[in-house]
Amino acid sequence: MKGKITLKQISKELDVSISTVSKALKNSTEISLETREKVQAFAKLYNYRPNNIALSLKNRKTKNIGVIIPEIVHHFFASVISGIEHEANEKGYNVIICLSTESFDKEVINMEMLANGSIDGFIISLTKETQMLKDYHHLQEVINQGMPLVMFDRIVDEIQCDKVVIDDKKGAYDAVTELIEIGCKNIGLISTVDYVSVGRLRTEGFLEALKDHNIPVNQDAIIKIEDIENCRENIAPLFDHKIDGIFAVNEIFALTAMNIARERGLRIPEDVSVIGFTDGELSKYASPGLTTVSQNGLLIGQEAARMLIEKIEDESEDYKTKIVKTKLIVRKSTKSRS
Amino acid sequence: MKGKITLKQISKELDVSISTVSKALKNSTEISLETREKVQAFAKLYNYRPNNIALSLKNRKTKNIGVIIPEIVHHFFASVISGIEHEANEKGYNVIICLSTESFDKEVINMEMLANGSIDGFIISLTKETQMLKDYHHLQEVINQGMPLVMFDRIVDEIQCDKVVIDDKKGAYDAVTELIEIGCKNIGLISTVDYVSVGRLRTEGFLEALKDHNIPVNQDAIIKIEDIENCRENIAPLFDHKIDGIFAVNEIFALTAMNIARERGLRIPEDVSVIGFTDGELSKYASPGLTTVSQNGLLIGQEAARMLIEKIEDESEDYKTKIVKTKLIVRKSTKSRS
DNA sequence: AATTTTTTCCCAAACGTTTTCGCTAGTAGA
DNA sequence: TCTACTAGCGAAAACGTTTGGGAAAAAATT
Repeated sequence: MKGKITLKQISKELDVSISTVSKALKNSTEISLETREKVQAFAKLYNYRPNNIALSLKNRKTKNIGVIIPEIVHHFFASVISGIEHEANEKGYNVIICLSTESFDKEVINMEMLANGSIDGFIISLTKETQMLKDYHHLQEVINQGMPLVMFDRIVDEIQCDKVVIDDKKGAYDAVTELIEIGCKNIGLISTVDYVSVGRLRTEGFLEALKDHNIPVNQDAIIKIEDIENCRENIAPLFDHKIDGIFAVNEIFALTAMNIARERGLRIPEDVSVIGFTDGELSKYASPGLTTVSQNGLLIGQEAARMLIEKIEDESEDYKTKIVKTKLIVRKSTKSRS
Repeated sequence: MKGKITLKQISKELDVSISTVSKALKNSTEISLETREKVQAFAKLYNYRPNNIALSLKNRKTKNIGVIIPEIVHHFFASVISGIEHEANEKGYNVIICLSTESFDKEVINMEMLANGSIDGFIISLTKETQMLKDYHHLQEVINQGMPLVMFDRIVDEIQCDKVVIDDKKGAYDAVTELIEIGCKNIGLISTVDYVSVGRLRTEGFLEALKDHNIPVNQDAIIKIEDIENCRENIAPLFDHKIDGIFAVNEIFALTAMNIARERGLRIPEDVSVIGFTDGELSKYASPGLTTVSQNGLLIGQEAARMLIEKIEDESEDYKTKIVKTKLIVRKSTKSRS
């Protein structure tokens, strides 16, 4: 019993035409009840299922959606995928994942690969390299082909399409405001380099919060990190300044800062309050628990999938940008309000 | 410029037959140089790419591999995916991900969905429910259909197929031995319920290590947890016993135990040494860093993909089980050897 | 009995490829 | 002038499905 059975094989066995079999399986009244029952019984016996590929070719719909992300070993992206998969599955779609591993070339190659008929639409978060190069021809190309595209998290304004983001600036603003309100006077920032959109926006939020509270900016207390691998060396100098609060744009930066602080004999939160971004496992299980700006990856994924599937099935032409709310999760790494 | 161009359209534009276009694009000498150049230029201009679906139908090869895992928001599974994707991409395959979310039914549905022509082979890690129910008909079915299948991590012996696992028992044995050798006398175990294969095996390793070192087993210091969500309540009673060492079968159990210990005024590692399993982000960034048995998810994924693709392309008939080595990563949650 | 209607089924096209085979001219050899 | 060969191209089948348009046979109507 090797390989799946096809309509043709059934038709040969039962000595009817292929179309008769097809219609019989759809229970079409065009076919006599007798024939229908015979065919259906036979199909059931041999566990017939229509071939998806043939259906895709015929219908020009694959019921697949392509997702391209820089990295998957990353709580945020994993949770987005989870949200996408959940929503897609409910609507009868499968999810094809490609990792760009932060490489522009891989992003382009993967897109071209998938664009040749394998999927009905894209969900993508750009690589840092793409954001740096500002080369979006591959995105424009699939859009021109009439393939729906939804961007999330790392987006670019130059491309017209549906987008799902969080309000990075406001999330940062709220976090820094919290630090100010619990009494921090010298707040350090640990961010990424500016061409990464989320890093830039969070930095803006940081600066705006300081400005609105009339706190002067200390440029020496602003650190912009390119490579997460050796962030430790970049962060350490921050503690040469007298800081009592830190806002970091991700969990790793925040936890690394906390560890360095502890090594230097500083207590958290008594001496230094720390707030991170992205409410992942690390924040939850850190000790003390990390106060953090939560970005709901699951919801972002669901929303992106929902928007994409709507575009796929309705072909409407208006592009929306959905902003998913952030929320400050207060744990023990910040002093409590008095 | 909507939609992709097809051979048919090119042939119509240039007033040659479809077959001529196809051959010209393949640079076949059967076609005159002049025609070839004309066709190739036209194809390039319109950015022609063969339709993957049509190719799949023709070649009866999709160049897709299906991956079914219980969960993706989980460092281990995410890193396995990463390994699979890497290897697959290199060999020209795409990866379709389905999440079973620990539900037997979803596992079955997803498998049937993908088995109908969408993919060339499966990589799967079973849900706990499947392991509990011991219902493997869906696995056997795809194998009978002649579709290659590779299982990893949560496997079952009853099914004949390629497998990739770590030596859970030995990993646990080594960890517990380490605890014993650094002087622990009362070692607690935090495991999962027994029907989860990895939990059972790690429990076995724990017991064997104790036995080999002539340490009596204290049943009260063995905790088996069903639901990770409220593991805190289950773990707390462990500290009513005088324990000086803990072996936990995953990171979350270990970190939760560490947090509870600290709340009870116990110092780590002076009073209690803790070892976890799965070297993820949590272990690395915990404080103190968690000593842990590392299972290299990336390698497991790569190995699984490699085995699967070999089966897909070579159709050999012998089933292998690949054991990926674990390694004890010593950090600060265990006393140092004196 | 002749005509119409209904039932029941089959044919063929289409989706986009690849590939085998066959056809038509033209050229070379005899 | 005939045969043989080659260059260059096209037709058609195949992958597995759906579906509109018929066609033949059966049943109903006149």
